[in-house]
This record gives sequence, C-alpha cells and structure tokens, in this order.
Amino acid sequence: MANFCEKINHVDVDNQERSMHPTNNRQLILSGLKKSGKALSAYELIDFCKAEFNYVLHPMTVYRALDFFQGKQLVHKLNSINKYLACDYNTNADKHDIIQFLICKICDKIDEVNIQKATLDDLHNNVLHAGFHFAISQLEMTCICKSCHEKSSSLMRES
Amino acid sequence: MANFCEKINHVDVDNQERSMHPTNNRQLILSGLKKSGKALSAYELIDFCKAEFNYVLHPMTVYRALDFFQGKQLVHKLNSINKYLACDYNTNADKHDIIQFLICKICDKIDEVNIQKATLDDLHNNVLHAGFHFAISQLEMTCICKSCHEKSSSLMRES
DNA sequence: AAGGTAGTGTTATGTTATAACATTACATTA
DNA sequence: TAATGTAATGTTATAACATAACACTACCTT
Repeated sequence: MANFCEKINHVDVDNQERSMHPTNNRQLILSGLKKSGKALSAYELIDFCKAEFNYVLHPMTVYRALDFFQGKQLVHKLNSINKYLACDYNTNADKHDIIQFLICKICDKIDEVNIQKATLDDLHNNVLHAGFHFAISQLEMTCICKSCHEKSSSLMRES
Repeated sequence: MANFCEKINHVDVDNQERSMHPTNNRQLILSGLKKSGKALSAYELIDFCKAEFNYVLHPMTVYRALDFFQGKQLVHKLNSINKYLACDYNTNADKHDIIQFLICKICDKIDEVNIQKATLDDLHNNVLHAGFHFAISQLEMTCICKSCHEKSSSLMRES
C-alpha cells in the first residue's frame, strides 16, 4: 500500500493526533470521527472518510481502530444505537466516573453529562443488592432533544 | 399453511396466552421466549422454537411478533445486547416506572430491579438540564453476575 | 540478520434487522 | 352470501452491523 500521508497532508490534524503518527489508518479514522462531530456507525465512518479524505477503508480496519481507541478511552461505543463517538477527553476529568449519555432517538444528537456521586451510588447499590458487580462505564439514555421535540410538537398542532 | 395448533397442543400455555388466541405465531413466539427463561436474540428464539416446538419460524415473523409484544409491554428489548426478554408483567406494578436491567456481560443473565424515585429524579433532572426530554423506559447496565464473578476470580487464582 | 510483536490487508462469513410486496384470515356490513 | 376492509402472515431479498481467519508487512530488539 502506498503511504497515504501524501493523500491526507491537506487535512488539518491537530498536533496530538500527529504525535500518534506511525499508524496512519488510526489517525485518519479518529480524525474522521472527530470531524464528523457526531456518533457514527462504522460504515457511516467509512462513508465519511471516503467523502472527506477520499480514502477507502475496509470495515475490518475501522473496527480494529475503533477497538483500539475504545481501549484508550478516546472513543465510546454507544451500544444502544451501535454507533461510535469520539470522546472529548478533556471534559471528563475523572476516568472512574460514569458518563450519562443522552441520545436523541430522532436525530442521534448526543449529549454527555456527569452523574452525581449520590445517584451513582444508588444505582450501584441496586446492583450490589442483586448480587451483581458493576462492569459499566457509561449509562445510555434514549431521549428526545429540544429541537426534535419542538418539531414534533409543531407537527402535532398542524394536524 | 396448516393450522399448527395441532402441533403445539401439547405445549402448556397459560390461559392468558390462550386468550390471545387467533394469532398462533405470536402465541408460540411469546411462549418460547418465556419458556427459555432468558433474553434471546430473534435468531436464538427461532432456534429455540425449532428445538422446543419443532416449528420453523421466519425472521420477519419473529421480529413482527416481538414488535407487537413490545407495544403491549410484554416483551422488552435489551438494546445493549440486541436480545429480547419476556416481561414478567406482574412484578412491576407501575408501568410508568423505569426498570433497571442488570445484564451479565459474561453469561447474559438478566436481573430487573426497580429504581428509587429519588434516583430517577436525579437522572431525569440531568436530562432536563441538558435540554433533552425523557424517552426511555429502561436503564440497561452491563454487570457481572455473582457466579461469573466467582468463576473469573478462581481462574485468576489458578494462573 | 534473526526473531518478535503489532499492525494491516483481504476474503469470507456470521449476526441482527428491515424493505417490499404478495397472499391469507377473518370480521363487518351491504 | 358476497364485497370490502383490516390485520396478520408468507416470502424473497437485502441492508446494516460485526468478526473469524490467515497471510503479509513494518518496525523494533538483540
């Protein structure tokens, strides 16, 4: 395979990503996911990278890179919608916290919020009480975002 | 298609299910899911019904029945593992409550617990605060059940 | 240079889910 | 009872999501 750095030199990649250099696929994949600004399925990410960087990725390549970044906590998988999200890793200081993901069921807009310690403790106690052990790093909640909610309300008024 | 009631007369189906009669497929599918005693994927349910009732179901048929029962709150979809669970509808008095599903990531054992009102309110406030609206009926938490936890601990001691 | 490890390429296939359209079953009422 | 409407089902095909398996390459270590 030709070194595709020639092909993506024009892409503005920040220094942090550049420093991970040798693995070009990974860099491209993470850049793409970040650049999309939203949660994408692996196949949507392939389409995005094709459109954005004119570079064709195989599914295996993408899944491998996504796994890698999930291990590094730079990507989250949203299980409930089978999509992946580049983690804004500066906003969540404590890696041991559980993030509450709000996922708009209409447009897939995502918001991340922190869960209060007391709330988390309550949930955790429920788990322990049932004889289970915590093995979770995120809580996904299906919601409707403000703009989709407004759209659907106005549709209802029209009809 | 022959009326397969002849074929499943031997299956003990409770009166409640019998009363939904005319839709034989649905009855069979819900019975199968209940009888399995666990969360199954649509295709696992097909396999189960083949083994248990010697009756072959097509994927479409199963997905349609599962949708139907989800609408009736008799089946829950566990999005994080893409499996379906027959709802033990007597245990959860208030349909407006959100159920906390504990899902063993090793063996897929499921436990359902109720969330305390205060905890739920906290989560809900987070959602409102972010400008989203609740559209969720369940919270899925990836856990490790007691027995799988013990197995993995003993494996670690051995090595 | 030999050997190890991590990463990639490639093909194939497994798994989960839905689209689309034809057909059937059955209740309603003309 | 025939016509009609509707809900359910059958059937084929395909979309969408994900991994297995194995060969090969790149690069580091000694």
